[in-house]
Amino acid sequence: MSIDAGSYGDPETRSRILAVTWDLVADRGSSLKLSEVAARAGVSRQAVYLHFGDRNGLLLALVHHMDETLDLGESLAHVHAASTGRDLLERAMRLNTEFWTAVQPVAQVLEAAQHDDEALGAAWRDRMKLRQGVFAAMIQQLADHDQLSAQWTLEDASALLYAVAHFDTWRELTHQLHWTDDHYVEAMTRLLCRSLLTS
Amino acid sequence: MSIDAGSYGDPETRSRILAVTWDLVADRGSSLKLSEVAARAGVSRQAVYLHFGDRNGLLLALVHHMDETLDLGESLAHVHAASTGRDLLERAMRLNTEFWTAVQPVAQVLEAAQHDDEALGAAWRDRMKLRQGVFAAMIQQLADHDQLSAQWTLEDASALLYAVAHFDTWRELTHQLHWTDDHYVEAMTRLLCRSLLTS
DNA sequence: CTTGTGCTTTACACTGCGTCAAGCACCATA
DNA sequence: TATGGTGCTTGACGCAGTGTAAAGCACAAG
Repeated sequence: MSIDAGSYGDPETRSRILAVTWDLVADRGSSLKLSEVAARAGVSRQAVYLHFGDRNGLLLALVHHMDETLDLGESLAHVHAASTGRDLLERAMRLNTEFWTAVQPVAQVLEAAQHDDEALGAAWRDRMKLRQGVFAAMIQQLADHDQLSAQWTLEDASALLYAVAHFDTWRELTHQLHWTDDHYVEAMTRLLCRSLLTS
Repeated sequence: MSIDAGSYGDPETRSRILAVTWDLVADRGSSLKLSEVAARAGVSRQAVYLHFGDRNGLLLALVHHMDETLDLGESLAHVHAASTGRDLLERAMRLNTEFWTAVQPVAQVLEAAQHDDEALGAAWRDRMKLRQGVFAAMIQQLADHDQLSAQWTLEDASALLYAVAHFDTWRELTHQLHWTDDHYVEAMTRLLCRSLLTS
C-alpha cells in the first residue's frame, strides 16, 4: 500500500528499524531484504509491514528519517556565514562531502527505484529541489556581494553548482579515484572559484 | 552462472535479445524482467538463459554489446582534431551528451547492480577506466599546447574533468532541470574553460 | 537417414514480497 | 479483578520472478 504515511506502533521500534535499514542499504544496496532488516532490528518480519506497509513505504520513510536525522540547518548557517566567495564555496563543498558520505548509498537505491514507485521518486526529487534551493541561495549571496562573474546568469550558475556538486562527481573522485575528502574539497573549490567568481 | 562469456547460438538472435534488453533497461530500469525481454525479442524465456546464463550474464553481455555498437573511435578522433582548447572541450561535452543519452539508463542499472555481482561491477568500472583515459588524453593535449592553467596538475585536471562530465551532472541538468543538450554543452564548456584553461 | 545445432515447451524448486488470521504480553482503566 | 486496546509475534498462504532440467521439434549438413 505505502499510502499509510501515518506512524504506527512504538516510535522507538520504528526508528530502530529505520536505522537498521539505513545501514543495510549502505552495504547491500538495492538487494535489501525485509527479512534481514527485521532480523537486525530484532523484530519480526511482519512488524516491518505493520510500521511501513511495504518495501517502498520503508524506503519512503527512510527519506523522511534522513531529513530529521541529518538536520542540516546549523551546518547551512555556518556555510552562509562565510565572509568571502571562496570561503563560501569551500564551506559548501566541505558540507557536501559530509552530506554525500551519509546519503549516497541511499541516493543510489532511490534513483534506481524511481522507475518502480512514483511516490518514492517524487519524495527524492523533492529533497533534490530543496538542495537546488540551497545552492541557489549561495549563488544569490555571491551576487549580492558582487563576487559572481558577470558571465553567468543566476539560474545557470546555481544549476551548474547544484549539478556539479551532485553525488556522482563526489563518488567517482573519492571512491573510484581514491581522493581524500580534503582533496575533493580543495579541487572542487578551486574549480568553482575560477569558473564562478569574479577574477 | 554467468561464467559462460562464450557465445552460444545464432549471433543474430543474440544481438536481437541484447538490443531489446537495451531498450527495456532504458524505460523499465532495474525492474527488467527476463520474460519480457524474451517476449519482445520473439524468443522463449529459456533461449535467453541459453545465450547468457542468467540475468547478470545478460547485463554483462549488454555492456560489451554497447561497446561494439557505439564505437567511439571516430567521434573521439573528431574531438582530438580540435584546434583550440575551448574547441576541444566543447567537442568533448558535445560527445558527452550524446554518449550519456545512449548509455545513462544502463549506467544507472549497472551502478546499482555492483552490490550483487562482482563481475558486473568490474566490467562497468573497466569501461569507466577507459573513459578516464580519454579525458586524461584531452588534458595532455591541452598541456602540450600550453593551454592548461598552471594551477592544475595533469592528474587533478583529468580526474576533475572526468568526474564533472559524469552522468549525474548531465542527467540533473538535462532531465531534472530541463536544459537542452545545447545549453548543457555551452554551460559546461564555459565552466571548464574558465577553470582549466590559461586565461 | 543420422547427427548436431538452435530453439521451444513444460514442469518444477526456490526465494522474496505481501497478506491474513490467530494469539500473546503488557499496559491502562473501570 | 475483569476488560479492552496497543504492539508485536507466529505460522500459514498465494504470488511473481529467477534459475534448472528434460524432452522434443525443425532444419541443415554430412
